[in-house]
Amino acid sequence: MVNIKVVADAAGVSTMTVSRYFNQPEKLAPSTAERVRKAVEKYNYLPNMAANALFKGTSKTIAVIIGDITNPFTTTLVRGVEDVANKHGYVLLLGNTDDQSSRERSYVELALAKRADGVVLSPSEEASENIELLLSHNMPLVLIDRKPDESHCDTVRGDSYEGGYLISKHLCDKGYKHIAFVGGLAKVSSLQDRLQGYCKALEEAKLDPIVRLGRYDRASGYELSQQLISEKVQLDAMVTANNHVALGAYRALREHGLSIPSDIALVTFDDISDDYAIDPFLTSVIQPAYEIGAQAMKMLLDRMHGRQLAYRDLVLPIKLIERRSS
Amino acid sequence: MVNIKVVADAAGVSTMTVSRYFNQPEKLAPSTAERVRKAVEKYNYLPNMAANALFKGTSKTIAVIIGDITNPFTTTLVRGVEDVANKHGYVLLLGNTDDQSSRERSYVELALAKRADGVVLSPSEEASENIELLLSHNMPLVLIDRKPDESHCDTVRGDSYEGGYLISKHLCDKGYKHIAFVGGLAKVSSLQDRLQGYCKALEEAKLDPIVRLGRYDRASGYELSQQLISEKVQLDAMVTANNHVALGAYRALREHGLSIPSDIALVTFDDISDDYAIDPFLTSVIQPAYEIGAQAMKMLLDRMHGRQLAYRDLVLPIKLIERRSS
DNA sequence: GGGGGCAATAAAATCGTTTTCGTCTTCCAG
DNA sequence: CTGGAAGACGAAAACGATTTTATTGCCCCC
Repeated sequence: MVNIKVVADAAGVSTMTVSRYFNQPEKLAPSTAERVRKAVEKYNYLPNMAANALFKGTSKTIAVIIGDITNPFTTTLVRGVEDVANKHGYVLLLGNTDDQSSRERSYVELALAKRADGVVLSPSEEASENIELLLSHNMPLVLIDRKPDESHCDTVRGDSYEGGYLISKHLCDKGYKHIAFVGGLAKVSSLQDRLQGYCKALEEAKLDPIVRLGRYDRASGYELSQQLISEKVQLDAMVTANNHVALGAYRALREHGLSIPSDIALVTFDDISDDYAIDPFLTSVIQPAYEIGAQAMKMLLDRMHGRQLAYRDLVLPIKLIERRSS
Repeated sequence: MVNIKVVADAAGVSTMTVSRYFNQPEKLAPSTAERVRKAVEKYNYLPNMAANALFKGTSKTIAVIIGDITNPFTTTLVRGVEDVANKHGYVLLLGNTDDQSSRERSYVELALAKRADGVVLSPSEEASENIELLLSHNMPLVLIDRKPDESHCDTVRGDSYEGGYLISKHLCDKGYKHIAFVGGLAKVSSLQDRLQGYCKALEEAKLDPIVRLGRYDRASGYELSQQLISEKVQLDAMVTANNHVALGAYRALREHGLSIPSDIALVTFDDISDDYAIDPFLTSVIQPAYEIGAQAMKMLLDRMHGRQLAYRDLVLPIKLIERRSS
């Protein structure tokens, strides 16, 4: 592989001068710069960033560790992170954890081993050890979407409490009386917040909460709905924890011949099918995914640049979109 | 930052022994290994992969350079790449190009500079220079989704010709007589193949092709449809180049009071709203996105491991899903 | 002609690891 | 008891850059 020495020889200069050409070009005489440029071009030379990272101690890399990039909410968020990171010369190392803390652990270790310059993490249920590990190595860190109780670090997330409240109040206002909350990981802060908002709204309407938690996937939505139906719980509306859960629930309701919204209303969080479906159907709380990502990256840059700030917890506003399912 | 020397001192051994602990643990005496283990644990030591990459010349990284991760088709594909890469100890460096060859160029250079072990690239319209650059550095490369004519490298993609043929034939069989093909980048191989399939089917049915190309986004779908309508072209069916174009077209048709499928049929490629929408509507050709990604990564591993193979062009079967829009 | 400033150089140190090669110990067969 | 092989470990070179230090020309100007 062609290295700096080869280029220097070809240009008839020392390696130093080639190094300067990339790092402080303004310090080179135009004629020398031109000679170097030609040599660089001849070999298509690109400085070895591994060597660079070793010496400079920075890899120009941000590790983004998330649950599942297959979820459109996540994708949009990652895009927000990337656009900001890019603008400042950083690239993204991407890791999907499927919300398993062991996979999360691997990626955290990798971020440390690769000397990433910072980490954007959507923490799994059991993330505290991994977070501690990052912090103990002084790795700049911003959490997104979820905020573990004990965490002493920056956070960016949507206003889950408000979301839970608004969407539940919407149902109450419409006159629904038996409203269940279905799905989601119990230990995750965003879920707890949504649930609290839900409870608050129901309390104000003097209704009894019905809660069935589980996971964030389709299967969970399906199973929990099945259970509710087979237990003959009286129901006229369901709030599901996210878009996947909603799809599972929808299937279960259909299989029991229930139609939406006439027999039962179905509303959810994070259904961004506006972007992908011809005819969006579900009433939903929408989080500003792109904005969350972009803000998280900005916050991370602040922390990376060492400004010794207090830890921030940025809560971005959400939006309720009423559609035909309620 | 704690380095191998610190750990070696703490364990009372040389740096070599610590290095062996990670790389050839079987060669260490159990008692020494245990002493090293304790020292490693004490500092939460992780070997610096930058140094490693420098010496070994491999970064355990695969660069994935794609158009837009916001498209669910892409996401699923990336997931396929990641799962295979992970299993072999590689991680993903992700780059979105928005189909701009300049952005593509930056990421290609980055992959080279970081000494990535391989590249998975979904080439932009003007990718040939970038591809040449990668190949001139002997960077293992697999193209996905699109295959530039001149390309001398491995490729994995869906069977676009067959897709174009099947979906158009479907319309012909249903008795539609005025079928337009709308949207997509003219220079991209997958579009050309789809178009050829479309032409073939229409030829067999003795119908005249109506073709309007553009870009792959929503705006393009909207504009092209507007034009068709305002030019009063006689139409009873539209084939759109991908899911985004379909959404734009749908909006245009709605605005002109046309209903689907009674006034006009609308079918598309890559509508995977099965995963995101409550009630999938569009008849569509589906590509095996996950499989394309996984196979591409496998092919890349083969090439990375130096087996001197002929270049392969893997074309995976597609599926026609009939829904209510035709 | 001497001093100051600029451009560039060579050589050496550094970053953190792996690897090559060699040394030292141990153990066993003869 | 000894010679030699095998096993465990260490010293130093190497990887490819950047940076520092000291030095050399060179030009300009007083």
